[in-house]
Amino acid sequence: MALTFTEENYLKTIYMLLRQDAVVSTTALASAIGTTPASVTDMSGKLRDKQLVDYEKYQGLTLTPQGLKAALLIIRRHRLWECFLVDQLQFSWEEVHEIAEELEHVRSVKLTERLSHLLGNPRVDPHGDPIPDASGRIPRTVRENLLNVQDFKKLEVATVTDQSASLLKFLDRIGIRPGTRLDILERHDFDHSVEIRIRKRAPLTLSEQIAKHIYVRTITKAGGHP
Amino acid sequence: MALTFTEENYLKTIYMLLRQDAVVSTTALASAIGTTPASVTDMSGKLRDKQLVDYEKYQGLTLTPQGLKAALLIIRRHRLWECFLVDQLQFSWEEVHEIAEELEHVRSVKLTERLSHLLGNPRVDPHGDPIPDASGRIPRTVRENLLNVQDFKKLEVATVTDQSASLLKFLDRIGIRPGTRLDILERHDFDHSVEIRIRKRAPLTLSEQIAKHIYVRTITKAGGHP
DNA sequence: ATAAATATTTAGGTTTGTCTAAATTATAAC
DNA sequence: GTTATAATTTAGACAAACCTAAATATTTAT
Ligand SMILES: [Mn+2]
Ligand SMILES: [Mn+2]
Ligand SMILES: [Mn+2]
Ligand SMILES: [Mn+2]
Repeated sequence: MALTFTEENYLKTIYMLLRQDAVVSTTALASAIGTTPASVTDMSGKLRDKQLVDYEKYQGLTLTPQGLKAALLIIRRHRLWECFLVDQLQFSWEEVHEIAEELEHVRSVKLTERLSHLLGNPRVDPHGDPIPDASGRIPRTVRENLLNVQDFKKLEVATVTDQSASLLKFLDRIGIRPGTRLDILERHDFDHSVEIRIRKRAPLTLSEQIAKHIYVRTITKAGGHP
Repeated sequence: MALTFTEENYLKTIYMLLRQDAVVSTTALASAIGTTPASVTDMSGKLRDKQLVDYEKYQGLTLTPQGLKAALLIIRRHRLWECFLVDQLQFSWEEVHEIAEELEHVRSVKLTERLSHLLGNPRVDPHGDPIPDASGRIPRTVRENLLNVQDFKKLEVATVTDQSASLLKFLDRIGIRPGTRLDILERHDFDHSVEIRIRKRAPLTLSEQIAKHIYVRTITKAGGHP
């Protein structure tokens, strides 16, 4: 049964929210999609009928195996198109999310796989997010939030999880993008800000609101993207 | 006022049909879109309210200047994506129409113009159809139907106007695509078939049903695409 | 444990684009 | 010129996706 545009957006969003919590609430989903809780309740029933989500009244949503696979294939297309826009069309990383939101809905396996091949079968998108493979498998990545990571030295930016153009543009200007190496100098308890140093440059202070969107890994071998 | 997916398809189809006739009838449009005359009547009113078409009850449709420009920009995107699929992703010409039908609806001027640049600002798509420029201008091309063309010698295939995969595949196999040079050997009155020769190869007979989709130009200078 | 606050669902309605069936207008045939 | 045929429009209905307002359930606070 073919999915509609809207159903695809619901599945993708549910997947995103499930990375934070075990189940997704009606309200959280409504606010993420930009609709009302009442509409979400409506759609939840439809997605359950199509066996894409598990949903019981007042119990929130999770993805079924089918729903999960569908979500991962949408995300695969989204992230491949983001790579295409940056690598082939010289877009900057803050511009690509919006356009990829539309391109991701073009469902052609042949197109997706040839696009992947053209790009050299990339493993991560321009924001450092992993790209699921053609059957929807995604590597479980070890990355920790800049606010919580235990190690302070030899860190590398893995992912930036916010897609707003303004934040991405700001981070770009101060030199933070996937692959950037940095050390934590200090954490301040009073406002949870983080002081960091990128290579030999002057120290920078990142507010909690910014730092919470930055995920890092500790550099083990040669570094670079997974 | 942003156009919906459906409105874009209507405008594009109206443009296509207007190449044949001065006005488009409700029935012709319905059959081209794959819907009912009743639905077309409905949509015609909406498009008129948006000043995209001229439409009076029982009088058929034409495009307004605004509608024409919108149609040409959709066609620009369609044909550029077809080029991309063939040139960059090694699709064959009979596969690309269907996928381009979806990609054409992604409306981003920046995307369209960068895509065009990536492809070397092509003037024609893989089927030989001209690509409108960024402001919707399209060169008026001199091409005549294989069934009517006066000259018999030194012809070159300009365009193949059918998009069905089966016909395109067949033409590909017998060596007919935009740029192919051929001569007409004879026209048969009894069934309107056309006997042609491609370069030094054995003569071929094309039925009226096939020939009517083939447009040619007479080779003046060095040939090649316009 | 009860009350207050919050989350969720239900009910009823709107818009977009579609359909079928019936009514009307236009065109073709005699 | 009337009649038959074909094209087109109107009327009424439906599914998808959304909304607001009201009702109900759950959670939190006292
Ligand atoms: Mn994105
Ligand atoms: Mn991304
Ligand atoms: Mn096409
Ligand atoms: Mn084409």
